[in-house]
Amino acid sequence: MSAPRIPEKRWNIDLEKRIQESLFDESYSKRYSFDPKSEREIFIIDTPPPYPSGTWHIGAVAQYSMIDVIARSQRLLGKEVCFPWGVDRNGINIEFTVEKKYGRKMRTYERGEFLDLCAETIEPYTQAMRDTAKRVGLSCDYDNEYLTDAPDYRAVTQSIFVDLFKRGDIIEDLRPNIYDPVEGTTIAEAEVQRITRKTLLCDVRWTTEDGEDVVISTTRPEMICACGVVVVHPDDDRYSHLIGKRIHLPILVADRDPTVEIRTHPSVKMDFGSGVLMICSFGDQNDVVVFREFALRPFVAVDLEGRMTSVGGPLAGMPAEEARAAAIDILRDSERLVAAEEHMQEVPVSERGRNPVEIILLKEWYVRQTHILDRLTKLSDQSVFIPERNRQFLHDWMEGISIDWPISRRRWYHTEVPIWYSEDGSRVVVPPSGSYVQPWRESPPPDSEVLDRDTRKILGSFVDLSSSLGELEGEERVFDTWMDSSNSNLYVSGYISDPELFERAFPTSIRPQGKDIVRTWLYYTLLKSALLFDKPAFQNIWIDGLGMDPWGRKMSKSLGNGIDADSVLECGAGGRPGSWSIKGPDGKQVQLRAGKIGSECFRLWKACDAQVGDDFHINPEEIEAKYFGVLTKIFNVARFASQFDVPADLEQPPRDLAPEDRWILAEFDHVMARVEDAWSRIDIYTAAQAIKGFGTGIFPSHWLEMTKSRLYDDDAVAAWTLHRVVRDLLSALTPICPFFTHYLSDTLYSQSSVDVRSFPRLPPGAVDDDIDVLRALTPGISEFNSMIWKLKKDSGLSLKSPISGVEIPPELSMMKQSLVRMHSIE
RNA sequence: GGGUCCGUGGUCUAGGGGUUAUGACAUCGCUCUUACAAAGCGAAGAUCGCAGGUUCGAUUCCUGCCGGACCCA
Repeated sequence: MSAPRIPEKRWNIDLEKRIQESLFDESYSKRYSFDPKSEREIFIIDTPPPYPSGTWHIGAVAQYSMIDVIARSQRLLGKEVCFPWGVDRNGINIEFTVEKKYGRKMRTYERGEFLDLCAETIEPYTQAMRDTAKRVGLSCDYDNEYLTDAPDYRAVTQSIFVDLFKRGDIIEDLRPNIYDPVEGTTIAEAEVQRITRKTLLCDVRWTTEDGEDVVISTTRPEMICACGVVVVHPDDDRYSHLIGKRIHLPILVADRDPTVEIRTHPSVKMDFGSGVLMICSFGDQNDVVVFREFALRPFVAVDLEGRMTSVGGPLAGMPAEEARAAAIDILRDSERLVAAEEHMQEVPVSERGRNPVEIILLKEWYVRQTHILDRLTKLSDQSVFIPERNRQFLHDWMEGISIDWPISRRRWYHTEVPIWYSEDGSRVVVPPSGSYVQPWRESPPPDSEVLDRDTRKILGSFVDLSSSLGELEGEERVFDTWMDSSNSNLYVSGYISDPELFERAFPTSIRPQGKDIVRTWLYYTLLKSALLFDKPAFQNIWIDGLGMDPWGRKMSKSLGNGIDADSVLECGAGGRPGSWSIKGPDGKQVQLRAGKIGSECFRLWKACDAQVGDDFHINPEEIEAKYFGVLTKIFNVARFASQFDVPADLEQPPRDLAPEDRWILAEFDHVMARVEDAWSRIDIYTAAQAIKGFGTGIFPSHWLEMTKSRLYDDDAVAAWTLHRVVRDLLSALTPICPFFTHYLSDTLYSQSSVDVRSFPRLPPGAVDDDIDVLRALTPGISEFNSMIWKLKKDSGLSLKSPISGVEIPPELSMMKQSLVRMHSIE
């Protein structure tokens, strides 16, 4: 026995940061880089590339730290883990940021100049994100960082586009599209959000050809000019006599028939308004469906700027809001407005711009998807969902898909649609696989191909045919950013860049993500893999819940209930406590305070506190209160152990293990079996609970107390048991608390637990024969000890004072000596 | 309107058809005992949201309702 080799009395944030920094030396890439040629089982994690905009959401950081737990636990199980670090930098967010920063709209810039501003502006955000990633301990392969706006990444997106275009899975077509008139771009179903707001519900008097008045309720009177049909429910007796009649539009229109037919449709709600509905091209998604069913010719009522077209007659040229007001005035003046009352309505808006969207007829590029949904369901059923119930999110989304995925956007800081059109428009030029092109400012590479635009037949090489194509027109549009993100698993698995690895590593081992992006990232990735390979994209799909405020609400700027990730990770550094002022459920500011948290406590909290898939409440006070003590406890167990010499051979168990040693080893082996099984099933919660329970409970409270006197007597057998358990327990915990366990294991055993590459289990000869018999002793031991402690307490004795008249229960007689010394029984 | 999840001591949470319902934090009491007082030990604290049903028996399964969160239409 000697002085503890660990000077600190407890874990602290400055120590944590010191350890963390020390690990970013030349040893880092040896530990955490990925060897695609490894003999070990390959385990590729398709990590969600975060989007750098302002600060990284603490819920996402928490979730990401659990992805790191997955990475580290799979390494611990002996797998060759690829844990890539990618940043998603394409998209409208950074365009908005630049517009705001310079106070100038995108389209007032020269395109190349604007792209440079975006690239420059996003860099500091990217750096902040890297810093947070390192601070929370992500063991990513930072040296091989990928950026989705880099040429090599965009080349993959473009190559896949060309591939799918040639196969006919990507097509261009003129279809009604959801359109954001403010940002001037098409968006996908998945990008539409709904907000509730007040609108006027107008009851308008229409008149049939027979002169009968019919009241129709609408929130969009300006769309009357685009009305293609008026419908009633087939079972609605009130209107059966009107079916087949024509009815006059109540507002003047131009360039079209001023009457429409009255027909029936089952989608009409009989009890809404008067039960008569006008169907416009394109008021909403249901309108589009009805138009398609009735094969009606759509009227283009709104143009690309969001203004009414000439069809609108007196409303022509007005933007939607203004046209609505004008329409109401006209209806009122002509005494056709029967009533107008405020009404709460759900309005579809664009997710990024929050602008009310219009449905507009546009020629866009589409990924075909409606034909393959059944197959996609079958393929996705081959993936394991963790937790299983979250499979439902995907199924629900797929059931609702009714239109193909429009992928072209009229934006700039995105991957370009890689295509050129011949002067007569009949042929197209596409670049060779693996290249990145910008058709809006470049000519096609010489080794491009020329295809027939409609049949997609390959006509020859660009070099041979270029003179026959006339003046080429480069595509100006770009891709939906999900076109890029949905290749992430292909990119990290070596698709295009490393076919040998790809052969071995696809389907990708695991996709970890939040449940909020099932309908986008997950769905689109599965779609791509189905179209390209007819295979499921993933072996495992791990879908976590979302980080909420302390009361279970979503964190948002408008609610003022956000908690910054860095403030939690830095809480306690330099002895500075953290404090947060956030808005509580009653609208009052609530002060939260914590002395110290840091990455290890934060990770431990996330691992222990929430089952995967459940939403989790983030309360810094609670994180510290519930989990810092766990670190302190385990720290001190290790510190205690550090007083005793480590046996030269921890592999070979001593022959003469004491009964209590064999007992605790049996308990420990059971715990480790559970932990190993949990890690292999990617069940973080169960592993965390098992380690925590053993390491803070029965091991220190009972075995350690029973064994102290032997240890003080330099009993080598007791020391073997102590060190074997502490060393392996630290290894088991290392995926959750890597720096904490690194420090302790490196100090005690000169071998860091972060480097262990096979899950430690007890060697043969320790407890193998009668593990159940030994474990059956546990309740008796803990009850006996508690009984003595209570007895001494009730008698006003200190724990070390002798006690007499106590009988050791017969089943514990073999541990009598240790129990007697532990409690000073006379 | 539909989907998913949740409602268990003051707070958070585990569990799951059956003897005294898990654990943590907070509370209270005692203790500075050669790892740990930013700790240990002990104590008190819950008719498991409400109402029905299935069952010999339900907190657990089913139905309905109420409340909360998220997602979708």
